[in-house]
Order: sequence, then C-alpha cells, then structure tokens
Amino acid sequence: MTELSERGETLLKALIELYITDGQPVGSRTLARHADLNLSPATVRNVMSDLEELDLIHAPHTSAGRIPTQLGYRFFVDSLLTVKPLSSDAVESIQSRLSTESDPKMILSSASEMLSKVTHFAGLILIPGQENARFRQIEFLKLSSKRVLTILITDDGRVQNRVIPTEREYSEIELSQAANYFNDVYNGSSLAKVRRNLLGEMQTDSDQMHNIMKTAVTMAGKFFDEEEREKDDVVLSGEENLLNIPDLCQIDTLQKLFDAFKTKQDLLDLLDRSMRVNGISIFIGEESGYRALDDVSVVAAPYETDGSVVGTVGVIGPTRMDYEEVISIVDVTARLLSGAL
Amino acid sequence: MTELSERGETLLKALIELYITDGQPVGSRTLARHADLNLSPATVRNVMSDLEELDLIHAPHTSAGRIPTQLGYRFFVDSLLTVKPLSSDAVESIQSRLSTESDPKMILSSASEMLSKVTHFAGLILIPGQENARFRQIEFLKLSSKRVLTILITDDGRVQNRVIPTEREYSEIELSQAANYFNDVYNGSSLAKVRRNLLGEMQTDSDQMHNIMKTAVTMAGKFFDEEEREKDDVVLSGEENLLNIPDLCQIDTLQKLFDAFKTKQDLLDLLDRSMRVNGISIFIGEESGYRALDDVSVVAAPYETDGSVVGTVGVIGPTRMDYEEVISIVDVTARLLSGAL
DNA sequence: TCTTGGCACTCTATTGGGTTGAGTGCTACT
DNA sequence: AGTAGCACTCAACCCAATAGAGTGCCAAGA
Repeated sequence: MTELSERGETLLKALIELYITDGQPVGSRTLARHADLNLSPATVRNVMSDLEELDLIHAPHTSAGRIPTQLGYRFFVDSLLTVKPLSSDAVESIQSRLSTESDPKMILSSASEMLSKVTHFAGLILIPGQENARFRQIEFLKLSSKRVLTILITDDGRVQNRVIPTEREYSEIELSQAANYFNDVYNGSSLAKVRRNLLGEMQTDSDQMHNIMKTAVTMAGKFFDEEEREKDDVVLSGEENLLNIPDLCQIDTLQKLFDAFKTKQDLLDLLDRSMRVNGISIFIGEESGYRALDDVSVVAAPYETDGSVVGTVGVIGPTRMDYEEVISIVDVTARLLSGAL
Repeated sequence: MTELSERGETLLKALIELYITDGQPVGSRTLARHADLNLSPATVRNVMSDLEELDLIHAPHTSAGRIPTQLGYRFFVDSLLTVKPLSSDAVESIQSRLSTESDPKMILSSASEMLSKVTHFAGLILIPGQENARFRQIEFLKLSSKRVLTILITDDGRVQNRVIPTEREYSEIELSQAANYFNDVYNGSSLAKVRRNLLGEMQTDSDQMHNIMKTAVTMAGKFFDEEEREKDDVVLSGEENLLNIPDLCQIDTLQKLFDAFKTKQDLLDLLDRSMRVNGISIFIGEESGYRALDDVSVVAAPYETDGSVVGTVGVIGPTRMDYEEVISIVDVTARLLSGAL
C-alpha cells in the first residue's frame, strides 16, 4: 500500500479539518461519525492504520486519536484543500482596511497589521526593495568635521538616510556641488543603474575625474555600499497574537520565534524565496528550514506594482491553522494590495 | 507597632536579598542562618510577624516562607539598598559597548540593546524629542498631483519625512521656492521656535503674505501639526529576554506586556514622567499605574546632552530583580551616555 | 474481499489517601 | 527579650485505583 485510496483521502481531509478546529487527536469513532461515508469505526481504524503507514498521521500514544504529521498537512494543502473564496463581505472588509492609507509605505504596513488582526496570527510583509525605484535626489550634509549625513530620495517617496564617516573633512560647498553633480547625472535613473555605474566609476582611475565628481562618487559609493535587503524591509505585526495560541505555549519555542522576529533575517530570506515563486507559498513547520520556524507555518503571496512582483505578504501562525481560510485571506490581500499600489 | 526596628530592617533586607537571588519564599530558619544577627528562628519568626503586620512581606500560604510585598520592595529600594558601585571592569565593558557607534541615533539604540544584554531583561530608551534640536533644512518634493513629500533635517543629523496630502496641486517650482524661503528664515532656529512662529503665522490673515510664504507656511504647518512624542521615540530591545523569566511565565501577563510594547504609549508616558524627575526613577509593579506593567518593574535614569536632560534610559524586568545591580547599571549607562553625546 | 461487531489491551488523566517536609504561631521557660 | 518546644497547617509528592478513550486484531457476515 503505497498509494492512497479516494476513501483514504476523504478521511484524511476530514481528520485534518477536525483536528484544525478542535486541536484534539481525532479517534476513529469521531472520524466515522463526522465523515459522510457511513463507515463503522472499525473500518475507519483500518484506513487510519494505512494513513499512519504512509506517515500522513500519527498517534501521540497508543490509546489516543491521530493527528496529522507535517507530511499530512503538506498533502492536505497540496491536494485536498477546498479553496473557498472569501465572502464578499470579508473581501470588502479587507479592502476597506487597506484603503485607509494613501502613503504607499503606510499601505504596506497596514496590510501586515490587517492580516494579523483578521487571522489572529502574525502578519508580515516584505516591502519592495529599492532596486526598482528611480533615483530622485541625493543630499550630502555636513554634520561635523568627519561625519556626513547622506539622504537618498526615490520617486516612490521613500527617504533613506545614513551618517557616513569620512576620511578627510569636506566643506559644505564641496558636498553640495557633489550632490548637484550627482543629481544632474542620475536624475530618473533606476537605482540598479546608479549602483552599477557607481561600481564602475569607483574602479576607474580616479585621477581622470575632477574633484567634484570624485567627492560625489566617494560619498555615494559609501552610501550604496551597505545597501542590501535588510531588517527594515520586513514589517511584522501582531507578534503578540502568537503568545496566546495554545499550540505554541512552550516558552522556548516562543523564545526562538521572537529571537527570529528581532533579527528578521530568516523571515527575509523566506519571503524572498517565496517572491520568486509563482503564486502562494506555504511553508509547513520544518519545511522552511529555519529552526526558529519549526513549530509554525508561513503562508505568503507575492504582490505586484505595475505588473511586476515587488514583494510578499504573509501570515505566520501555528502549524495547526485553518489553511483554507488563511490562504484565501492572504491571496485576496495580495491581490488588493497589488491593486492599491 | 507602627515603626520598624533596626533589626526589622536588617532582616527585611536580608529576606529580600535572599528572595531576589533564589526566588523562593524565605522561611525563618533560612533567614536566621543567613542574617548575621545570631538570632534563633523563633525570634526571627516574631520579627517576621511584625513585618507582615506592616505589609512589607507576606506568606503565599500558611506553611510557606515569606516574600516581599510591593511595599516591601519599595521600602527596600528607598531605605535599605546598599548601592554598590559597579566594578570598573563592568563600567569599561559598558563604555566599550556604547562607543562602537558614532551616529547619535545609533548610540541611543545600542544603549538600549546593551542594557538588555547586560541585565538579561528588556532595555528601553526615550530618545530626545526634537524640540531641542535646531532647524537645518526642509524639502518639499512633489510625489503626485496632490501628495507632497516633506523632509525635515535637524542639526543633530536626524531626518524625518512624511507624505502630506494637499488640497490643491502645487508645482515643483512653487514647492522649491517655498522650501528655500523657509530654509532662509529659520536656518538655525530651534524647532520649538519654528513651531511657535508657524502657529502665529497660520493665524494671521493670510492675505498679508505673498504666495511663496503662504505655501511654505501651509506645508510646514501640516508637517509640524502632527509632531508629538510618538511611537518612534521609544526604542525597546531584548523584549524576548522577558519570555524566559520564570516570574513572568503566565501567558496573559506576557500578552499584556507585549501589547504595551507594540503601542509603546504607556512606556512613553512613563519614561516621560521619569524624565522630569531628578535622578533615577523606579516603578515597582503596580506603582506605575499601567495595567500592562503590573507584574514588572521599571528602572529608569535621565541622560543629558549639553547639560540639559533630553531623554531617559531604563530597564524593564520582573519585580523580583536585583535592584542594586540594575540601578547601578542604569545609572552608569545614563552617565556614560550623557558623556558620549 | 471488504466490512463489521466484539473483545482484550494499552495508555492517559484523574482521583483520593497517605506521607513528608517546610514553616508557622503559641506558650512556657530562662 | 530571647529561646526552645510543640502542635498545627499546608503544599508537594507518591502511589494505587479507576475511568475513559482509543487501538489492534480476529472472526463472522455480506
């Protein structure tokens, strides 16, 4: 028996649904009563035995019911799920919660927050990296003798600033000329291009450049140097919801999780991976590969602006979550978000 | 017996110290053995009875030892504490951890992080409000027809930006002229003054002003309008440390706490209060007045730049914390921080 | 061959009684 | 005042018994 009968699938589906709602191991009697197959508990037991053989369910101990394994959940979301579209009420509710903001960055973080409120789990969103954005303006401001405040403004209205320590002292005039030069040259270019050119110019013999240009390249080079996807690109909301999920009551599990929430690196990697995939990604328990996420599941969907994928929204909750519902919610959110941007 | 004998104080002190280190209710025998008073357990019992009468300690149940009450802790920190100065090693360690950064904002958040690492509790810091800062530059950038990105730069190197929806469309030229006007007028003024003047100008008959000025006042007015102490002014670190403190293992306690960590409003109020007080503030349990903080204590000390208090650093941990140590650490941190800025 | 009822078995969770140990409060003695 | 002694209380632990849920297997029936 390496294949799964249709009846097996039906029962597995029923079992998982029961377990998801109750959180209790499901026994043969309960399952028999609940599935519409008109089977006796004994028969159900036989089928359950098969399912256990296939590692789709397992019993925590001899005289308990069965609970889904990770593989079971995986099979469930892959093949058994009945994707029920959200009620239009729910969709509208999400829609309205999303459209309270007009500032794009606010829309994004409110999406994450909305997800956490609606699902009662944690919401998360990977906000668009800046590579797609276009250069608008850069400013170099002298703070003290060897510290320069650099401000980069992109046409999507985002502002990044960083204090850069310099080797020598620059005068205010030098800095403002350099900024002007830079603004003239790169106005409207994509940041990806700016970065590329900058890299090239930093390697060419600097004697060839006049001073202003040299200053501009040096300063901007330092600024772009550290630019990578980072902490701030992931917005998390409603982490505290996870505290009163009975499945996650173990302190050390939570500790691992919140540690990961602090650094966000793992989340970032995961969302980044799911951005490259078409459609919804679901990581169940250890599937994600990050220890901190061993006991939770992540449902994520990419969203777009102007027809190209720029980020991901998702939900992070217990492995025992109502996948059907969460998937719908995340899916709709991603769509509405794409529309709103 | 409404007064406390010297012996009572000694025993209370010993009891609290024992309880702080062990976390176990302290019985008469243990206390007798541990205090250097050469008293029999029976005598100690009598004294403990007095202490209980005064509501300084109480027994969780008949046949258990005693634990300090909130009042007991309060008396302890007010009168009994032997403030042991930190070892110079510890001071240097803190010093070195603080001086890895040069950017002021980074110094502040690293201070909070350092506190959480050193104490194994949560660190928090109220960063300087901007009222003290001096105006350096403002920029109005047109994002779309009725949305203007406003950027304010202060001379402490902080950059604030906000997208402002406008009633009518402004041209780029209008906006840049307005910014220039504003920059000329207020260059070097304190933000408090800027705000004051702005308020005045917004009330004078706007017919008296020429257009550029009107635009400037309108835009900046909207920007400064929303300016208040807010979420971002409190930086929290190491919240996750609180997860494995046995005293705080109750999920709903943690839930309340993390809820407060999200909004930060209560923390902000508390730190703001402690900023107005001279020296170190200690809020034990319910003393703070915020439900979320009922089960924790907060130790906070104000820090200064240029001789005037601008913010507060602190630690938030279980009521049963080593106050002597935490107080020293917070105190030193505040001092070193003042020095580093 | 598939399904089913029956039955013995296993394991958890709960209950209640008994015991232990820590600690108290009181009293009488020094 | 300080102390020793003693009776008392209470949580914590252990143990055995029990109830309940559920399983696995077998043999009979469709």
